[in-house]
Amino acid sequence: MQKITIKELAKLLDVNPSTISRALHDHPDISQVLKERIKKIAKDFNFVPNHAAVNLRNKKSKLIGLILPEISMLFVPSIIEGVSNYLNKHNYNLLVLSSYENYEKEIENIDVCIKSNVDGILISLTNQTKNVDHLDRLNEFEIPVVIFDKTVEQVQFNEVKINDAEASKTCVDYLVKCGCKKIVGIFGNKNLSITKERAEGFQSSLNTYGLKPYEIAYAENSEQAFQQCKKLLSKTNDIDGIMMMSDEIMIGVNAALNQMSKEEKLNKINLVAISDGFLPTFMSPPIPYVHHSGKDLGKMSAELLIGLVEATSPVTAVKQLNLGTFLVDEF
Amino acid sequence: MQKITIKELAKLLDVNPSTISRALHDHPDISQVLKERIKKIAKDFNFVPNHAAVNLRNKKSKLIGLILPEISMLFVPSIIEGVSNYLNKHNYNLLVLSSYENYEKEIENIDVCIKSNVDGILISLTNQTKNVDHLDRLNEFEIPVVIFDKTVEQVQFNEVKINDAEASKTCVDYLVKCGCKKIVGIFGNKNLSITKERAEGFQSSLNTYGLKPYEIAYAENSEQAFQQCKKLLSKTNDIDGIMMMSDEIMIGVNAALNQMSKEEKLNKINLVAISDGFLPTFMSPPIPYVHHSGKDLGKMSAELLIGLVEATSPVTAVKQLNLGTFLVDEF
DNA sequence: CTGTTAGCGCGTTCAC
DNA sequence: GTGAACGCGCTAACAG
Repeated sequence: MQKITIKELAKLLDVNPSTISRALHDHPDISQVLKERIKKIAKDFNFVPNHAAVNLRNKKSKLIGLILPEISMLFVPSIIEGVSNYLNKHNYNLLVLSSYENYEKEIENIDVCIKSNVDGILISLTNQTKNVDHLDRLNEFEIPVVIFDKTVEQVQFNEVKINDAEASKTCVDYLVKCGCKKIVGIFGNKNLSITKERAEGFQSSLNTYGLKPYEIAYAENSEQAFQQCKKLLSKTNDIDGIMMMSDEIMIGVNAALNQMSKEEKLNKINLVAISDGFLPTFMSPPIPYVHHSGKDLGKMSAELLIGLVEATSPVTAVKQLNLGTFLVDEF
Repeated sequence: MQKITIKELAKLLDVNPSTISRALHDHPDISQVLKERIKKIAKDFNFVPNHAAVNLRNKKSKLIGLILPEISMLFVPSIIEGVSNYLNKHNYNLLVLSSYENYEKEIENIDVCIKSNVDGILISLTNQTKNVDHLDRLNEFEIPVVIFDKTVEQVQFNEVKINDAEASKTCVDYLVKCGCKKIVGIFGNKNLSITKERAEGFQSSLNTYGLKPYEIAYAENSEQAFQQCKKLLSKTNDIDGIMMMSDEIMIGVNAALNQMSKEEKLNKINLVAISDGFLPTFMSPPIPYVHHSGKDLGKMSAELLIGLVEATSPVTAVKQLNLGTFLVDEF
């Protein structure tokens, strides 16, 4: 079955192609009767507009680039879901690109986006990325950008993140409420602003309780978190609370604790993580977590971006959105 | 900076647009010198062909639909990575759709693909999908399809899967080698052919050792696997081996075992899972697994599909590809 | 209210 | 070896 075109429909009804086009777009000029006749036949013949033609005409690609630092199983899927969900609904397609935590690759990906004529870009930075100068080129092409989740400390771009300081505070509040005094925080890559902000939030929240971090460690992945945790615990055995800034870290820490508790008697340690919520419930025992939704984050970012893409006049004001979080500690 | 077009380049060099087009495509008619001059200036001016125009001309969309049963963190990300990687390299874009384990939604997604003029479809079926009649429509539109991973027992479509029977056999071999006699298998949704084939492989492999499954259980998600496992263990305490057919199941089983071992003394139980390999290494202790690569699976599927899409003459022969697996039990 | 015309950017056929 | 012209499918401007 070949796809029918406007031209063919026009011939069928013996009207002009543009009449068909207008009717299908509910143009006020077309009479109600004709409109319905046209719509009916279009439906009967299963008419579907040719995107390529529409895009050529409108000078739009209806394509959004999604540049991720890596495609890991942690957090990323829910972001993709949130983004693709929103975009599909608004008739946009998604070009998913991974930078493999490599700055050069990130630049290359931006290039791919430009070459692909994307209408806009959603980007989460690699942990090697120190600034966003490479995003400046996009201005020349008038391609709107939204940086989400992983960003660096700059203010000239539209951003969507979770409220990092607040999330850390919630973690600390929880641990303190559990009676913890010697609290360790384990965070991710130091380059990332989410790391800095969560670590700072951790520190300052402890201060409000008159406490200091017992130790702060950084780990780039689960394996490093595993090692860091083991090192910390073998150095001292009076740690009574650990905050973990991500699923990735949590997995490593959990494995380390389980392994060590089999080898020697450990004091009870209260845990809390910042997480999307699936894995913590299946740890043993389940780990309390400050919940943030990757899906919502993705949706929010997509929404902001599409707003920019479809703005009739160029938007200059920069928006920085923060997503709320909440504690989950009942299982 | 506006994007430059062929027409503008032509004006610049005072030649005809078609000359530019031909030179850029290495048409033999164009003289070597002109070709190089044209290529140079095209590069200098950062010429990028307009996809919409090319696609309109070629009647292609360069879009591939990827329909997933759900977007979970388990397995799906690596599939997306494998697929998108291959497609990007071959100048195709990806339309990611989730069916949310809902048959109606799956049909709807196929419709979206048709409306989006995709050149081909990669689909993994929902656990509600009982047959593939709804894929027949795609023939009318001459849209090639590859079913991967989750499929039903039919043979008229191109398929890419892991070698399920072999993977189960490897699991059983391992458990038997560990000395297990009373082996339980926990599998996924019964509708899926991967469930059937893995369960059958489990059973027949045990038979070759003169053993029978001690029990076979089915679970649709981690939570159910958790419950099933607890039920089994509370019924009897002489289970000595468990095979789990996926990460999803493994997570639930692992949580159940950990919880129960804290409440009462359990006999040693050997575990083995079929998995992509990230999570098992962070269980405590690490769980041996039969490794299959979602990335490879995705790549292989994409490769097969693109072969069909770009075939000059319609391909009628149906291919069924199987991906190999191997045991990982050293950590 | 409807038809005519033109052009988005590209690639191909035909002519020279 | 190169140019001219046309058409892919759609829509917006202009006419009537």
